[in-house]
This record gives sequence, C-alpha cells and structure tokens, in this order.
Amino acid sequence: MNLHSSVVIHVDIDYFYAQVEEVLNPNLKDKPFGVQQGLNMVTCNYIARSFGIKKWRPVKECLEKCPDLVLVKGEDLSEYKKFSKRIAELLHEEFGSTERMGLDEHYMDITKLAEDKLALLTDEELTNIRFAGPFYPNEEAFSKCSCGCENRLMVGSQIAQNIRDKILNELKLTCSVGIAHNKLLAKLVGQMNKPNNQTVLAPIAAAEFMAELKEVRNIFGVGGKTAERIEELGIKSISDLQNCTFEKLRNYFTQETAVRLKEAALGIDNSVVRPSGKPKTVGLEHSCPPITIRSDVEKMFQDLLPQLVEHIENDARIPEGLKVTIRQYNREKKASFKETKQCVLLPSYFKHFDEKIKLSDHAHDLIMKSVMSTFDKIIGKEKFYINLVGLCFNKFRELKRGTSSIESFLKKRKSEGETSDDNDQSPPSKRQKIVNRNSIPANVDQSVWRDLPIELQQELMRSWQSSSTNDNSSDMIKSSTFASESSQGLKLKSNGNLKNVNTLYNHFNKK
DNA sequence: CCGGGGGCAT
DNA sequence: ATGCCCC
Ligand SMILES: Nc1ccn([C@H]2C[C@H](O)[C@@H](COP(=O)(O)OP(=O)(O)OP(=O)(O)O)O2)c(=O)n1
Ligand SMILES: [Mn+2]
Repeated sequence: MNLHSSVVIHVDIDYFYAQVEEVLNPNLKDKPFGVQQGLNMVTCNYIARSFGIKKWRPVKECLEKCPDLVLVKGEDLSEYKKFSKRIAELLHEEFGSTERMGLDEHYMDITKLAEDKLALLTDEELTNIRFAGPFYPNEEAFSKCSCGCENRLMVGSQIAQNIRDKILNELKLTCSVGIAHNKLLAKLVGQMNKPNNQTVLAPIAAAEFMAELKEVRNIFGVGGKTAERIEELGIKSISDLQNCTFEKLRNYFTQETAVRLKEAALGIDNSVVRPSGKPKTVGLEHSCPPITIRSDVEKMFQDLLPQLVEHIENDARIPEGLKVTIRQYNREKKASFKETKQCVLLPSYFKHFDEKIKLSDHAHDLIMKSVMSTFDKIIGKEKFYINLVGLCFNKFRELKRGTSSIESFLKKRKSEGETSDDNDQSPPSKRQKIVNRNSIPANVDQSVWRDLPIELQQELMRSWQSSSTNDNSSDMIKSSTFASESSQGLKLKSNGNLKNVNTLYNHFNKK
C-alpha cells in the first residue's frame, strides 16, 4: 500500500453548457459562442476564448472583446442535466462507478481495472506498452519510481483514452482527463492540456507540479475564505505552504485542516473516490426583479412547484421535506442574503401515475399553503424586497422494497465471489476526512467498506477497538447485506456473530 | 454581487 | 439554519 498504489482518473467535459448547446445546434460550432445566465456569460466555446474572453464575465464585457459573440440563454438547466445523466451512465456502464462533481466532472478509481489489464499482459507486451497522450513533466520521470506506478499509470492513460473516445463517439462531447495516483492530482493535471486531451502525472513530480500551480486556491477545498486566512499568515503560494512549518499552520487552523493543507501542498491526498448515489436534494430556483407583494411571490412558487415535481418523477423516491429559499435585499448592508426554512411534506401528497411520481389531487394547493406560511415565517411583518425564490426537495424516502438498489447490489456482489465490481449507488456518506485509505483495517473488504455510511464506519471501528481488548477474534468482515432504506435491514457478519446495526443506523437517521 | 444548481460541517 | 465548498 505505497504512496502511488492507486490510479485515479478525473474527467471534465470541456465548456460543458456551451458544448451541449453546440450538439443541440451544430450551427454554433464554428462561431464564437457562449451561454448566458442573467447578465453573465457562464461559459463559452474555445473559439470565443481565443478572443480573450474568460468564463464568468459580464456579457457586456464579453461583447466588447468579441462583438460577434453568439449568446444563448442557459438559465434552464434541464438539457444540461440530461446530458450529464447520459455521461454518468456511459461511464458507469463502461468503466465502473464514479464520484460526481457537479454536472460535468467525474472521479474514477481505476486501480483494479488497471491492475487487471496489466495482469493479462505477457512479458513481451509488458515491455512494449506505451503511454497514451501527454505527460507531466516528461516520460523519463515515470521510470524513476520502481513501485510499479509507471505501468499502472501507463495503462491508466490508455483507459483514459478509451473513455475520451467513448464519450466523443457516443455523445459527441470532448473532455479533458487527468490520470494520477490520487484525486487531487488527477483533477489538477487534467487541466494541463485542455481542451480535448489528457495528461498523466509522474508521481515523483507531484510536489514540483503543485508548486508550479502557485495559487493556494488550486487546492481542492480551499475557497475564498480559507485562501484569505492562509494569506493572513503571509503564505502566498503553494510553495510557501510547502516550506512553512506545520506549527505555523496548526496555530491558525484545526489539526485536520493543517494536515490537509500541508499534505495537499506536497501533492499528497489520501481521500477516497466515493461512488455517488442519487442526489440527496433536488431543487429549483428563479431570480427575479425585486418583488414586494406577497401574491407575486406566491405566483413564483406556483410556477416552481410543478417543475420541481417533474424533476423527481422518475426517481423512485419521494421527498418528506421541502426547503423554502428566498433572497432578500438588505439596504443597510447593501447586499442580498439568502434565508431558508424547512417545511414538512406528507407522503400522501404524492401518487404514481404512468410509473411516474405526480402530485396527488389537492397536493399542489396544500403544499403551496405550507410554502407560503413558511414564507411568512421567514419574512415576519417587515416589508420585503425579494429577488430570488427557490424550492428544494429533501429527506428522500425509498419507495420500493426488496429489489431496491443497495440490497441487490451487495447480494449480487456476493454471488460473484471475490471480484469486486462497482455497480450501484452508494448509501449516504459524509465528507471524506475519516475515510482515508490508510485508516481502514487491512483485512476488511475495502470495496464493501468504502460504500458504508461514515457513521457505520466509525461505529464499527469503535466496536472493533473495544472488542479487541476482551476478545481474541479477528476483525474480518465476512459478508454484509444492506436492505432498502425503508426496511433498514443492515446487518454485518463479524466474528461469526451477526451484528444487527439497525438500531444504530436508525439512531443516526433520526438526527 | 450576479445563475442555478449541489455537498457537507457546524 | 447557516456557512463554506464544489461545479
Ligand atoms: N460557478 C459556476 C461554475 C460552473 N458552472 C457550470 C457551467 C459550466 O459549463 C459547467 C462546468 O464547469 P467547468 O468549471 O468545468 O467549466 P466548463 O466546463 O464550462 O469549461 P472548461 O472547458 O474550462 O472545463 O458548470 C456554473 O453554472 N456556475
Ligand atoms: Mn468542464
């Protein structure tokens, strides 16, 4: 289990919204073209970029730089979501499960796939394999490590080429792909030869690669606020971060953050690729010119609700919660702020029709009443200037039993024996953190382990620690089954004893 | 401060 | 419920 033992791929579709529009309307392909949301140009094709136009600039500024820029409105994301779904399905079918980041990016852990492909090669074939695509920094750098990463990454680069070919042939979309020994580096190195290309990183060059990126904002998880705090320490670049003492970081950040920053600066990232399940929330929002009248607000929500229901009609789940969002202009602070409030949805609000989820007969009016009373609670009695309203379904419950996702997934896996084959959605999972590769007990089946909810992982670790003091049995997990969420039948066989962790899982779900 | 999403920690 | 992060 050395530092370079994994192969991670990051796929990022080029100029995503704009490229989707090009597929929908090929006339746009030979023109400078961008997608507009409100007053902003969100993204544009690379012809437009050759005029010096950057993503996320005001439309006005873009038209000054390129008067011939063609613009299409992109406030409605449904087409982009459709393509996003097709991409996810294609990747999953052909190469295994993925972790989604937004609509157009996916991480994949292809370590097993690469190792399996390597194992099939003869010695002669092994000496003749070549990298696909460009590398960082150069080909020689790969041979300086003898842990086997060179061959794994070489095969990884070939798989990356296959992925790009597949996405281009099936969906007519170009993408950029990074191949590296961890997620952090895969994502960053993939940007090197954008668009429509790929880049593989030599592990020994990781720290040097990070240093050349300069800005600490390039580190995943370091946003505006964290970057500001880092700079308060006088640290202005990733190489500053590499060279500063750990204690200096530890004084301003939590232990966890300090370690993460220090490691990331050196190109070290132990976080695991975590297959995405179905979305945990599905929302819709509309911005609008300032509204001051309650009935106008109601019209906005009236409009949103049916659209939102359409978004989940094929989901096989129903939401039990609804988050109401408004954005208000605050004249004292001269700024807009979002406020939200939860309200409860009853299962009886939904019915099936044509295999699809629809609102029951009077549910629209009932939900609207909840929404508006929730709105009143947010506003109080003050006058208001609302410039955005939003609704977001959450607290989803699975409808089907028995053959539902996770149960059938693990059962199938059992019958397939040892070959761990990623296939289905993962159960709820929390942020990375504790789920480092290195912290997982060695004799645990990792392909099963990594898909467990973090709460269960933690609870199991605790139980193993305590049981090892009064018990000489090993920690081996022999098998596990996970029934659908509605029956909550998660059981883990451990030490020959069937541990029923239902109560545990229920407990965590309540809060 | 502007689009329209989504995830997770607190 | 809010804040920070990601796209
Ligand atoms: N703040 C943001 C960031 C991104 N997006 C959308 C528009 C992009 O098309 C899509 C993907 O984001 P990317 O950062 O990957 O940008 P692009 O794919 O458009 O361009 P690139 O070719 O640089 O990847 O997500 C958005 O709506 N709002
Ligand atoms: Mn992209």
